[in-house]
Amino acid sequence: MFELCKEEGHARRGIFTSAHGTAQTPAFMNVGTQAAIKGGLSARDLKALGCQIFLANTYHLYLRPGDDVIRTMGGLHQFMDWDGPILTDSGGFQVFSLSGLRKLTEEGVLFASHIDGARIFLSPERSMEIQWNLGSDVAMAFDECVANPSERDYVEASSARTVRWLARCRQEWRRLKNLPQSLNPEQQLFGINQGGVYSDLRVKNMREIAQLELDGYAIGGLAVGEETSVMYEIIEAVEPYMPKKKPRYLMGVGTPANILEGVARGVDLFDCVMPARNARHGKLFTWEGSINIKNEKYKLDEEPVDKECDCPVCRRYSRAYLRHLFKAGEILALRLAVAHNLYFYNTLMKKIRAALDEGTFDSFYKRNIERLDRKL
RNA sequence: GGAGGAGUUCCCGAGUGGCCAAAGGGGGCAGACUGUAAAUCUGUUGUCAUCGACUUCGGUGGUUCGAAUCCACCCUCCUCCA
Repeated sequence: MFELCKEEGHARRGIFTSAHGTAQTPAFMNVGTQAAIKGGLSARDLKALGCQIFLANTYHLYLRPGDDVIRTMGGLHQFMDWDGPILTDSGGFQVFSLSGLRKLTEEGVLFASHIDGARIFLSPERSMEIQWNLGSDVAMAFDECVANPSERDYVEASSARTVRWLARCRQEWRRLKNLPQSLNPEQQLFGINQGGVYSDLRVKNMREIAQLELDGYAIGGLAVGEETSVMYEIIEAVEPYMPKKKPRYLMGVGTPANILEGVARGVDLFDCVMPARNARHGKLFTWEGSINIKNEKYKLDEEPVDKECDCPVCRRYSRAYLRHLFKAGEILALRLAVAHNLYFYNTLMKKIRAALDEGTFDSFYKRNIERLDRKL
């Protein structure tokens, strides 16, 4: 369920509701692929960092520990001790990221497991069944995330297939959620727009899937090789055809500036591995731009990572200490860095929402868009 | 006192006449990362510099067209025997 509260230009302020509570939008969903935030944070830790929605992955949890295990353990919420909304990605991104390890047919995708090479078959129906077993609040449709740039003919055929897959997803999802043994009878289904960098294909695809009246709509297949400016153009092209009363989710995006640009173009939900992965690699986000905490210039720096930040890390530790932890290979380095970056992203969203509430999003955008993307 | 062995670029360590400014690690310095096969990957690490030039393999001499590599002596360290 989604309530659109306020608009400023294309930007939207809303409330997303699931079986496990609400989330204020625009929102960033924190990615914990294997039901864990890499870097050593528990789901409980995320609460303190302002996280509203947790994102986990169908392919990875199917392989390990297995959706049957998670179902037996009471579902994903109970398994990982997270009582808020959970969105599960369908495995469609792995069709892209593990493209060397799979074969794609109309029926579905045969993977050679990246762990042991075992044959794994994912189809729209299997993906739905796995996500049903996980008990997530939002199931994503099983799609093919196509690399950019790809040949127009291929993209056209692929996105048409993804639409056929979406119809199959919807049918199976409906069947499953009405079963009496459903872990989450209120599970929602989001469809995914594809079409590569071709605006007309994107629009055609969006018009088709909008008719299926799903619970939400995602734009997929972006930030996978194309120029950032192209990504923005695609969002602008598709946005008019996205249902106004449904949440809109820009998958896998992105940098703080990407998110601000996305909000300005009418997106409600985002997710990205970037804050967590970059943190693990020593790249930390600040309101003046990103810094590489491992750089020699921070050796004797007594300042916190970000003077404007009031996260638990910035309140207590110096850049010099964080740099030391990284150079020494301490696990604490990862924990602290990830905590800071996730807090930063969630705070960015909080500030965006506050600006929308006050009707000052435009000036917030202008004040921050340049400095957020700087590299210091 | 005697007998062996060893000293290589920041560190460890390969290299036993030219293809060696010298493998490979480590460390250092920097970069990448966008629905996570990522606590990963890439570049760089003698000096000056555009090809290229110059100085370097414990020290000093020597052999040779050419030496980290061969010879002589010296210095330092390790093991064993007195």
